[in-house]
Formats: sequence, C-alpha cells, structure tokens
Amino acid sequence: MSQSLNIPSAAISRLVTYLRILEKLESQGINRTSSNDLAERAQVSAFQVRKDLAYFGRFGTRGMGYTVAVLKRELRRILGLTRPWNVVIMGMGRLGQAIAHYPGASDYEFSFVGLFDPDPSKVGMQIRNLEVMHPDHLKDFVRSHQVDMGFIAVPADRAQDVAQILVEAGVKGILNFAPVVIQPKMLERPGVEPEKEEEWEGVIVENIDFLAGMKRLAFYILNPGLRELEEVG
Amino acid sequence: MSQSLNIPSAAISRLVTYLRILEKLESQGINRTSSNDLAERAQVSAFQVRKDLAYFGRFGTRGMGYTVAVLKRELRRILGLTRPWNVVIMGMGRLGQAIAHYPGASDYEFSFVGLFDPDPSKVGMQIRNLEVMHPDHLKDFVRSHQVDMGFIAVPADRAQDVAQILVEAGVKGILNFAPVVIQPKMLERPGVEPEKEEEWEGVIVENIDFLAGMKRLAFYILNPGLRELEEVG
DNA sequence: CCATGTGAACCGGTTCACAGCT
DNA sequence: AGCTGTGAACCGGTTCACATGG
Repeated sequence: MSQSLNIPSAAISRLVTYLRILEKLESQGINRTSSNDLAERAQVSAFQVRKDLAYFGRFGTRGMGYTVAVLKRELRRILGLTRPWNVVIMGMGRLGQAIAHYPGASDYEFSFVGLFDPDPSKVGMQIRNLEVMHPDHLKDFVRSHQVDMGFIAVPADRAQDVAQILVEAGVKGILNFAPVVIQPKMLERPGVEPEKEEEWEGVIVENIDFLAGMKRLAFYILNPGLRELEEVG
Repeated sequence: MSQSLNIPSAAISRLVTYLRILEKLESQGINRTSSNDLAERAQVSAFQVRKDLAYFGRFGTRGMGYTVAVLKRELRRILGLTRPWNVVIMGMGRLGQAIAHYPGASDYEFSFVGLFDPDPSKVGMQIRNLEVMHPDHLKDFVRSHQVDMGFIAVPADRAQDVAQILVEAGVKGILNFAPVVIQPKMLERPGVEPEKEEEWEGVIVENIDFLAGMKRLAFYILNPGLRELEEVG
C-alpha cells in the first residue's frame, strides 16, 4: 500500500507538479478537482495522475474526485514540505544571487541560511540579510545551523570540489547547478569508514543544468517529431 | 541506421553529457576514449553509452575505442550545435540577467540577441551590450533577427502569456524557467489555421524548474533508498 | 451513475550477450 | 585479444479496463 518500493522517480517530479497546480487552484478559490482536471493542467494522462497518487495512498472520494485542500496537504507531507529545510548556497555569482532571491523558495519551507563564496570581494557582502562567508567556515556553520542541503552555483571546474566540501561538512543533499556530473565515488565522508560503512547511504545529488536544456532544445527544434513528453528539473 | 524513430528522450540528455565530457577530455589533451571511460565519467553504464551512440551511427573503431575529436564533432552535429542559435530572453529580473551572463552559453553557438522586459525601469538598460526592449517590439525583432528560441524568465503568473507571445512572434522553441506547465493547447500561431493546419508542428517547450528540483531533493533526503539515477535539465 | 483505485497488459528503454571489426 | 555495434531478453513504467465504493 503506502510508501513501498518501486516508485518511479518520474512520479516524484509529477507529484511536485500536481502540488503546484493544487496551490494555484486553492488560490483561485477552487476546492474540488479530479484526476482528469489535474491531468489536463499537468499535461499528463488521468491514469498517470491516479497511479502516481496510488503509490502513496488513497486521497480521493469515488465518484467525487479530490478535495483540493486535502490533496495539497497530503502531497506536501509526502514531499517533505511540512518541515523546514535549511539551505546554504555555494557561489555568490549572478546565478547564486538569483537563487538566493528566488521568490517561491521561501513559500515552501526552504530557508537560505548561509551564503558562501571564496572571493574576498564578495565575503562580507550583505545579500538578503545574510552576510556572505568564506567556505572555510562552512563545516562549523552546517553543524551549528543544522543545514540540510547545499546548492552548488559555482563555475563548472570548481563544482566537484565544492560537492566534496559540502559532503564533508555533513549536508544530506546537493542541488547542483553546474554543468558537470558530480562523481559520487569521491563523495566519501571522512569519519564514516571507522563506523559501519554500510550505514553511509551517500548524499543525494539532484542536477539543474540549463546549458543542457538549451542543447536539448536545439536538438528537438532540428528534429521535431521525435519529441514525447519530458520531465525536467 | 541513422536518425530513425524511437530515440528515447533520455538518450538526448545523455548525449549532451557525453559531449561535455569530450570537451573536457579534449581540453586536457586526451584524444582517445572508450565507452567504458565515458560511462564512468557520465555515471551510466557502458552499454548505455554504446546504445545511445548507435541511434545515430557508428563513430568508434572496434578494439580501439573512440577518437575524442571525432566523437565530439559528431555529437555537436547531431545536437545541432554547429550552427548558430539566436536567442531572446524574456524577463530581466535577477534570473534573466544571470542567464544573459551565463558563461558557456556563448561557447556553443547560442547568441543572446535580444532582452525583453515590460518594466519601464528596465527598458533601455544596457546588459551585455544589449539594450533591454519592451515586449511590444518582440514580433518585429524575432522576424528581423531570425530568432530561434525564447527563454522565459518571468514570474510564474506571467509565463503562459509570455509563451503565447513568443509563439505568435514565431520562435521555434521555448526554454521555460518558470514553475508552471505551459499549456500547449493555447499555443496556437495565428495565421496558421488558414493554411494546412496539419502543418503546424507546434513549438518545442523544454522546462528548467529549480523549485521543483529543491522539492525532489527534499523528498529523496527523506526517502533514501528509492533513489535511482535521474536525468535532469 | 460517477470518478477513484488497482491488478494486468502493454510498451519502450535499459541491459545483456555476442557477433563483427581492427 | 580488445572494444564497438546490435539484435534479443528483460524489466520497469505507463496505459488500460474494470472492479470498488460513494
């Protein structure tokens, strides 16, 4: 029934989309919906919507559909958006700053609690009521502020090192904006080998690569026809 | 053989990754590689690498592997990165500006040729040697400058309208950074109905949604174990 | 009678084993 | 012998049809 194995990762991406739609519906004062309605708005099939939800339980009423508020609450719970997430951003170039200011991040429980950049001209800068710090202070900061995630917004050639630093500092997940594949082999947390090394699940890495997005777009413009649906970060 | 149907869209994402790896190898003076080597660097299986390449032809030498320069050239050709792509960016908030300055975009043949924002305080601003224009001028601009793609970097509640405007202006593809599902139903290009309406293939929409990335990350941190590999924009 | 929830069929993409070239 | 290229097996995710329950 609920929460067992075999949940396609694509389903998770879609749940995020459904949640966004439900929030929009709620803000419009609409309080009932259906798998058909959601499907149309999310551009997937109604089967898909029902199956995706079924992985986690049953949230609707047969013959009636779904209550927007209920389904929204359940999806937020499933996705872990009821508790706060403390986030640090590595790299305060234009992209890092744009992320720090991104509206909507704080609507959910994402709090940017620390901003880091090694550039002396950036250290000490005030961004969004936070003072940019040198990465040397990351490790202490992560521990003292219970940081959950680190975002990588540094140049591509620095990304692997920064990922390493984040892992050593003890974050649980990384959102990587740099156009590189982070090598998980190297993401070993020192001090874990001594313990049960089975224990160490590894850090979750999710990628957001818009250079790649541009290139895929170029390909599909040249080759229309072999375009299906796609799910992207 | 080459270029027929049934190419998984995930394969396209991986090709982009392989290309990036080849460019790195070349910059390091390495000029031979293999499916095994590429696989490790891209964090996929060697089977996968060979299969992905096989969709488009044969580029290696049996027993020898691949020549970096050759494979790189072929991937660039396949992905359409040998010809220039003229791009406009809609929305000159922090994200739009970060994209406009993104290093790497111009390494490939992506040229940002026009920047648009309706905000009077932004119109006329000089960004990257370009003057920010009002969207009213988009249609003429797209025609006169042969714009291929439009990037949407506007607030979520404006994204659908901007998509509509881009389509009407005649772009072939859209890279949408806003956290909304663009409704393709509405993306009708006026003046197409009169002609063969079969002809209108539609505009390609690719999404880059980092709010969604954050949420997926939250989910996978809470539920490690049901994490496989993922491909993301 | 409606729309959800779900076991089963189907399909497409990944994995595999091996054939083919160097 | 080594590594690519590929038809076939396999597996997982999507689609479907229908049973379930309001």
